[in-house]
Amino acid sequence: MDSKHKCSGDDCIIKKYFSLDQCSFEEDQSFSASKACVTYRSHQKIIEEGEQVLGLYIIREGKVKEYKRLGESNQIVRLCTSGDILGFRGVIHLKDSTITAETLVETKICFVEWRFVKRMIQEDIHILQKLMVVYEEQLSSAEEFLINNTLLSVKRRIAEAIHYIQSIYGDDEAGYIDVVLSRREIAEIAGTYSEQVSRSLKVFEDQELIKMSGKRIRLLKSIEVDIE
Amino acid sequence: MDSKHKCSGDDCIIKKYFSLDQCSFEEDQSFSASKACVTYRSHQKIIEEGEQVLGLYIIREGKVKEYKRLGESNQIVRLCTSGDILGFRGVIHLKDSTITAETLVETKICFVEWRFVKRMIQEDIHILQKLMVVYEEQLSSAEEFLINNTLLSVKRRIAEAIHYIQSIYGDDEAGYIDVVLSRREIAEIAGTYSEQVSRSLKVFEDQELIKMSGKRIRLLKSIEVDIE
DNA sequence: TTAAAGAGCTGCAATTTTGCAGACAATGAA
DNA sequence: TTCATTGTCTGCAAAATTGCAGCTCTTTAA
Repeated sequence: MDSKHKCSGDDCIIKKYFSLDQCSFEEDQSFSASKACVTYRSHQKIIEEGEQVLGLYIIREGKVKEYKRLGESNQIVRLCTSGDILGFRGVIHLKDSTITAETLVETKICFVEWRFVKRMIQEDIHILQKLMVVYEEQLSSAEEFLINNTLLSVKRRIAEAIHYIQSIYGDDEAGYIDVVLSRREIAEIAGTYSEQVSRSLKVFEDQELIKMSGKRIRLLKSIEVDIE
Repeated sequence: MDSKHKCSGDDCIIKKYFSLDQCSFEEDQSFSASKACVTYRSHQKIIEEGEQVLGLYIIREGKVKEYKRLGESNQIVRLCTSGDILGFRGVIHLKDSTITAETLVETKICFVEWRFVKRMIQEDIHILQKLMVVYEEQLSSAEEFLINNTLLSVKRRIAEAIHYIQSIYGDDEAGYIDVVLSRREIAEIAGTYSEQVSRSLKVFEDQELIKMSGKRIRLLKSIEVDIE
């Protein structure tokens, strides 16, 4: 944690996130005190699997991966960007986090304690509805991951992973996918090993489907691996 | 669809499900007309992937599998039993179903049209909260599936699948898991092929971890496959 | 009752995936 | 700059998984 500052007024991400015209909590001193915007350095953990989640984390700016651990391996379950809520698995039933959230780059996170989220939910049904939408998206995404990782070959999973990464982070000015992930991290999305990622990316490059520049990947055309 | 009947008064599953003391909709004729309890025969489809979901389906009694299709293969994403809501992926944003729901045995389903669910949600925040909990459970379960299917060996996945099936349907009086699934269906849970299920179940039986009687499986002790 | 169809079991060969090792490149700290 | 560390690429052998085939058993329908 590098720095911490108050966000209030129009700067309040909570206000923006839930599209609140007015925020009755703003005047509330204890609410204001529980709310903070924190800057995390690259590769820092925000939430840890098995630990209590203290409140709602919203990404103001940056990139984060959410993953689950199993023995030596990790499985990335979601890539997050500005505006995404982290580690959220229940306002109704609070429970320990089932995932670890870790920054991929320097990231600014806004935080609100649960007790205020609960109050907000009770006072404004739109907030609950907004959180409901978060679930809907995450559930679809989780099922998408599931079907990819169980029914596709390793090579196709890696192709899907590349498309997924691009769908979240888009391209930079030079046309490369706007994030730097290690081979291992790509493998953790596709549910395989870094060696396989090296091999497959090589094949995709030979087929002129992607272009690589260091760790950067540029998607030249949609990677369609032959349906085996 | 075999038979269709009205459920009202104390018989109303909606009332039970949402723990409503009184149900202001009961007197509403159009609501009453949109609500129905339908009996499906074994192996009938209730919801189809890609098609519009017309309302909320709650299992009054029976057993249902939810799965996704990909080419020739299916991946079961959830086994459902009495009290479970089917195919639910969004009241806020209605969209086409991402899964197929199919009965495993004769099943009684209660149905309510979306427009009434929406009204109920607006009038009673507890209903929305209850639906929120449904999401929380499904999301946890989906991530559990994901990590199993990507990080475990085929044999361990099959062991996990057996435990999962028992956790949903429990045992009958004779101590056998209270559902009959084909090898193919078990494979569709574990993300593999029916041959592997045959082979693995044989191994588990030789190790006296399970006992088989026809298609019935009795779990003798927790199947702990060596962590490879 | 019998025939046909479907489901399950098992062995085998082909294929895919894994896991390891060594070479090389990139990165960061002293 | 140099050394150490970490990450990447590639090849290879071992292991796991798949896909097929042939057989049996069960179920279904005529």
